[in-house]
Amino acid sequence: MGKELTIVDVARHARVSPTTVSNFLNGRDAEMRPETKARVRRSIDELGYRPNLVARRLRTGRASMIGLIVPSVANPFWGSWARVLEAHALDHGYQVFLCNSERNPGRERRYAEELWANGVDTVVLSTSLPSLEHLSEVMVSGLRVIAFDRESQPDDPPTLSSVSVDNVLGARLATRHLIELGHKRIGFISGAIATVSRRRRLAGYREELESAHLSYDPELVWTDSGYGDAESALVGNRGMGALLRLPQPPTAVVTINDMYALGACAAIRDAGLDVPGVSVVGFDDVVLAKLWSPPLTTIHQPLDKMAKFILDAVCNRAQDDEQRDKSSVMQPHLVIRDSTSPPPLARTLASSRSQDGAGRGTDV
Amino acid sequence: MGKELTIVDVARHARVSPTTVSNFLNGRDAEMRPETKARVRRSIDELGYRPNLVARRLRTGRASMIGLIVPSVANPFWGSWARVLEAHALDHGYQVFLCNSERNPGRERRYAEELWANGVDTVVLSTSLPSLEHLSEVMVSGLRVIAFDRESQPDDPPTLSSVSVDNVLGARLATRHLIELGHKRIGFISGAIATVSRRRRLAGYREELESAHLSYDPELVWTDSGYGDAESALVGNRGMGALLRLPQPPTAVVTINDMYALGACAAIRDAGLDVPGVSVVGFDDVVLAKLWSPPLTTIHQPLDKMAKFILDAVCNRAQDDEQRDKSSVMQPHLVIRDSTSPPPLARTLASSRSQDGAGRGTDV
DNA sequence: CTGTTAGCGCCTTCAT
DNA sequence: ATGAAGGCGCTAACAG
Repeated sequence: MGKELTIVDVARHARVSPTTVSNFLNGRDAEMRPETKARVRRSIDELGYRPNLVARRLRTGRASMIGLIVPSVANPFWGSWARVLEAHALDHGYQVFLCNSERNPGRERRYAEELWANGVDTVVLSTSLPSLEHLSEVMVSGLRVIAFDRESQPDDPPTLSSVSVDNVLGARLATRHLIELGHKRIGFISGAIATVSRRRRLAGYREELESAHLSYDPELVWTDSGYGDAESALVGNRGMGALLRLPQPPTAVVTINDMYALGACAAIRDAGLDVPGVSVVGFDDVVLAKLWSPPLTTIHQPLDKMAKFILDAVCNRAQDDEQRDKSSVMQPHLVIRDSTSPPPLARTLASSRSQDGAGRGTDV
Repeated sequence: MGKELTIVDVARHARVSPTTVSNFLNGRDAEMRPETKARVRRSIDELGYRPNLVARRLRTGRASMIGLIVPSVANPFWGSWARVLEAHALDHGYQVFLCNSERNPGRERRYAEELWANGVDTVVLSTSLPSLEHLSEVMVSGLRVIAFDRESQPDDPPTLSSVSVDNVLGARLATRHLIELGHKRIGFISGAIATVSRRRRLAGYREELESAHLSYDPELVWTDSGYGDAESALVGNRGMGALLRLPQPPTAVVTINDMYALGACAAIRDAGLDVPGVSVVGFDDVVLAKLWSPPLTTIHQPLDKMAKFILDAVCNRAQDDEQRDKSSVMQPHLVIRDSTSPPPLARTLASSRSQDGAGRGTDV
């Protein structure tokens, strides 16, 4: 590992001064004699020189890296999000530093500080926690945080930006779809309602129910105690199992994300029923959703657009730091696939008209 | 963002010299007067000082970070692997820098160089590509690479270490299980056989078949042209579809990884059959495997043990650089779940005795 | 036991 | 159009 090459070696080789090499490296080559320029270039790749980014960073202050904190890349949704953001970042000359926090404030804080200490000056925080207290210290130091999947809150620090889908709308779309199909008893499955986005999804579900004059029945809302990021499918599975064991089980269910939905599907089959005999709608539209059988109806998040927004923000930083649209809420949309269908007629009748034992009725 | 604090500020505040602070920070506090030590400590957290890691890195050479290159975290297996390695790394005071290469040598190279330029001196390469040519330059510079999921090859550079499961064995276990259940026509599904591990898995499948005196039928081996890392399930789906359309379709199938297996399951259902009516065995044992319905029989990889091996290697670097066991191949094991069962009797008879149109036979 | 000193590799005024 | 000099924040000899 014989001694890294430095800018001085290149300079010597090219018979110029270090400054010239530096100028060349940093695009300050407008008024440079073409011949010199060529010589420098040649020396650089003849020697196989690569600038030491650490030194550069120390000198110039901060790095061209952005941090990304997610709950857990073991969950395909976060994995995809990481991929998308990385792709955009690379296009803009940024690297992304990926961290898994399990939504643990302590770890988030540790990561944020580590990132900051490493010269990373902006981090995309994707854990949706309502409070950002634990990061306030690093934020006043200068770390810029952009929240993902966390609609901005009344008392957020002014330096915080955010990108998110309209979660209320998403949940409403999901619920409405089920209502329009004729479902009356619609369940809701989630892990701990302890993030901004989950709260809002639950709110959307409830609002839509009420605006359709269906009563909101807490019994139909199954909620776990943990976040269940790594094993969401398992949690969804348990939740659906519980809902199915109710005296009057739901005929359809909205879940907080696709992995929960997949777990729910499995529970339905395990109970001897089938999907869409019991309808399921997910949230996120992960790749697996369309490959599932039956393919999962879900709410799509425009990850690509969101990543683009973030990179715009990262790049146009210095110029108009003042009130540019720092936050953005995007439109999710419903993707209808085969995991949803009208409720079985018999059951619909049975639950709408109280007494109707033999009501197998006409098959429309 | 008022000017970062430096070691000098702390020194002034504690009325000691910068060196003392540095000594304290780096554990050279054995022979330090307790009183001084306490004063330094107090100043540090009173001021909220955090050392600038970039400067430290420039000074000391390299960083306490390890790079991890995987095909794509959008694939749950790689996501889990990243999580596991990160957890171990954190325990040892290392951060993990995660990169997605799509198994593209160009990107791998770019990442490796970037990592190296950033002071990262060891990278865990998880892309299994047979050739490491594209990294040879950075490797002679001093970058240490540890291959994951890539059993060491005859002409590997001597500085390369590796950890992997015994892929031949894994595939043999999978195939043998199916053979023992009574299957005679066993398919094999994979993306491009262009990685070391895939080659070996295919070899294992073939060996086991032959050692059971079942002929190896190329028609039953379905192989895609791409790697299909991000959408493996889709590829597996196509593959199984094709196999099922054969004049004499297989009654069971071994797949290169769990996502392919899940896709295959979907294809089986779409064809109006069911699992384990047609048996499927995967590879990797991702979380989803046990949540699937039916739960997937698969080959488990001991990720935890592998991560531990890597961190041992990373930590015990300097001391015995000479011939320590630099490479390790671990034992995978078969996890039997419900996606495999004996072949339907009728079909078995039909395919073993040539003529037997009406052989619906006794139902055991 | 603690302080002084000299860089790590690069960028950036300021001269030339 | 190019060069010389100083310093980013930290560590590690080496003195005292």
